[in-house]
Amino acid sequence: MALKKDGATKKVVNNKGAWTPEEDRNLAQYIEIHGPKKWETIAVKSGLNRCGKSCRLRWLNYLRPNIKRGNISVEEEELIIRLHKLLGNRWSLIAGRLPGRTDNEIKNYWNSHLGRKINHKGQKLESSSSQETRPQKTRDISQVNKEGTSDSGNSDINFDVNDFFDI
DNA sequence: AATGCACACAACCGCGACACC
DNA sequence: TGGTGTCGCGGTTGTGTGCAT
Repeated sequence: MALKKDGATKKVVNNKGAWTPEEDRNLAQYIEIHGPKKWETIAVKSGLNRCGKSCRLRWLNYLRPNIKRGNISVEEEELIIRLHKLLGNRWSLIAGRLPGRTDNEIKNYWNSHLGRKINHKGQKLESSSSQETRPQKTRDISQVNKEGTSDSGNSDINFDVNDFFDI
């Protein structure tokens, strides 16, 4: 499981699995100085034995400033459901309407909470908050947050959504 | 107290789109 | 204009944790 054929990962990348705090630090530090561009370069120059893709994912979903993690509010949940009705599985677009949320988080949330809920309860907006069965386990690495905007660059259909939802 | 199951979340993979040369 | 490299997205898998038995 070492050779990848993907364009971005055709080099052998030896490091896989969960990120360590040290790797996070290195990545965040490098991006703070050079900015989040040229992920392949970042991967190499930051000294991480990871592919650019992995670095990008880690940054976007975890290290980026102003990321909100956990505790999805009822309002957010309802918005996700409505947006999903409108857009389907366009997670990045949905995330673009939820400042501080990432597409991966929303996708996970949908798959584990909302999809099930809707399937089981017949398309109803139950808005019973995120903790339907068990308390939310929040891992607290989210305090890297500072400030910024969620700029997923997915503004291409903004007007549609705004018009539709009057956001 | 031990074990198995279900859930939540992080991370990986493959593919298409886009940018640059 | 075509080729190559990079980026971004969505789907899927892996792993840790808590709960039920």
